[in-house]
Amino acid sequence: MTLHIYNTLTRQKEVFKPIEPGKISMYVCGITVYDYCHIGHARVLVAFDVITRFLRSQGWDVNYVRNITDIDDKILNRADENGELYSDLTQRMIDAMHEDEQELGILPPDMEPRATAHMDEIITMVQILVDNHYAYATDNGDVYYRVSRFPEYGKLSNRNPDDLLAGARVAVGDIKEDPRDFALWKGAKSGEVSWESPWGPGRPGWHIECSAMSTCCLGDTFDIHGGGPDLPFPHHENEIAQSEAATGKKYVHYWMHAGAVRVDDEKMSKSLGNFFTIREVLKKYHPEVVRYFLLSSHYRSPISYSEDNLMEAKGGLERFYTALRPFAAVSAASLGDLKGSEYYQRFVGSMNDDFNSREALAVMYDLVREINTVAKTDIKQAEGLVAELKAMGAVLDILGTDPEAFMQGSSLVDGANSLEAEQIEALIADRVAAKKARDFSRADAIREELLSQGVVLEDSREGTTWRRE
RNA sequence: GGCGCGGUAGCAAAGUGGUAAUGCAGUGGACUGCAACUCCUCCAUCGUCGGUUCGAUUCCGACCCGCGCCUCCA
Repeated sequence: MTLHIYNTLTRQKEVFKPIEPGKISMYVCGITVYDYCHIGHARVLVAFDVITRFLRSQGWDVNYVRNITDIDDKILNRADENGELYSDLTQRMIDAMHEDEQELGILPPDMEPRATAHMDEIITMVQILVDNHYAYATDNGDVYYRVSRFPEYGKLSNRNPDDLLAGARVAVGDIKEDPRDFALWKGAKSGEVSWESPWGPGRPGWHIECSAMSTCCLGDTFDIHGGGPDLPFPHHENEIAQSEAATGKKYVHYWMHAGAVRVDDEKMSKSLGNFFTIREVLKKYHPEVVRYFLLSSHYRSPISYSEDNLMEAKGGLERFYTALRPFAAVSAASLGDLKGSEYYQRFVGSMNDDFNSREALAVMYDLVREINTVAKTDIKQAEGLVAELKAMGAVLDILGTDPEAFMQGSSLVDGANSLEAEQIEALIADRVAAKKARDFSRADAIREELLSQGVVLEDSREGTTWRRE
């Protein structure tokens, strides 16, 4: 089956053609580590995690690089506010980010380069640009990219360079030749952290670190470059300008951008201050609910973070886990054994179509219905289908929780005022006794009491099970 | 103003030139001591107006509405 990817550069879905057969080199813009990661970050992280997992499941040899930007004005400002060393701040935030990723089931990238560990490559690239007149140094030790020298500027974000000129902000006393020019290197003011360079002590501008790190990890040209919704302009546009001017080669074949996370119809962003950190959200919702929520829309569509939508995600997962509950012992099928399965074919087809995870989930729900139907008459066959469902879940890294644990514990926090499992079990035992004595009013009273505590009982031939609403 | 994305059932969300997946909620039924779960059933003329076509939600145009980028933000 053919892989199709929507390419921001061409604004259309394209057949994916790797540079090297069977291999995919992918660079995703990671986090600038000056604060905790929010749900918007989580979306990008989860999207590319699922993309990587799926591609690998189909036999692609993926080399996944995601950088950490650990030097930047915002980092310095925040460290200053906190009265701590910038490197202490970034290390703290990197540790926190790794914790968040682990909670959400995000695999580490193959390489996680840090800007401060690649100063030599950054300076070398700036030097090349200066040597080729694509950049110029100013008296204060800054170095700027000369946008007018790069005629293709604007090709990713579909902007006309002249319009950009008209719209560009011109700061008073600007030392740039052209308002569109952007900083490659910023000369240090006294007391600021700095690195030695041919232009004096300073630090890199925002965009150059990604050009330098992607090139040194993946080469001058690589397959996929990804990132968040606000990166095409100016960040990725500038990366193209820097890299293609420095190497003379095409920088990236496929550009991929995730959609925005919204709150109350507005983009969640640092500048609006309407963001929710991952750790904050995980106090309210099971990690798998968050992951499922992010997968229940196409990665490029905008999604709304809201209580309703998260609860809906929980409800959707419960349908899966309800079906899986009697089959906890069944393990996932190996994908190689599923080649002939119609469900698996559809699942792969959906994911190959620009990673349509929502459609892939719809296939899994169809499978759930068949499992529930078949389970009534043919356990053996049902087990086969369950193994298949778990295999698909594993590709997306969902459905890996013990079903019983998920059903009984997926409602976090309300834990404070709710019953302990032992109390619930005790009440169930009372109710079983009441039922045996055919004292149904007592049995119903117990059920009602538990329900009022958010606990739902389910009787079956095998006995009574419970779950939290 | 420039560039781009989107408007599909109560909500969420896929998709297709031949009258529309899936999940939650809702309807009716089977099952159940009663429920829950499960299964079956029902529930949308796909923003508006034109055009192309034998036929459009799907293609084209106009319009209305929402959103994003254009400045730091994933």
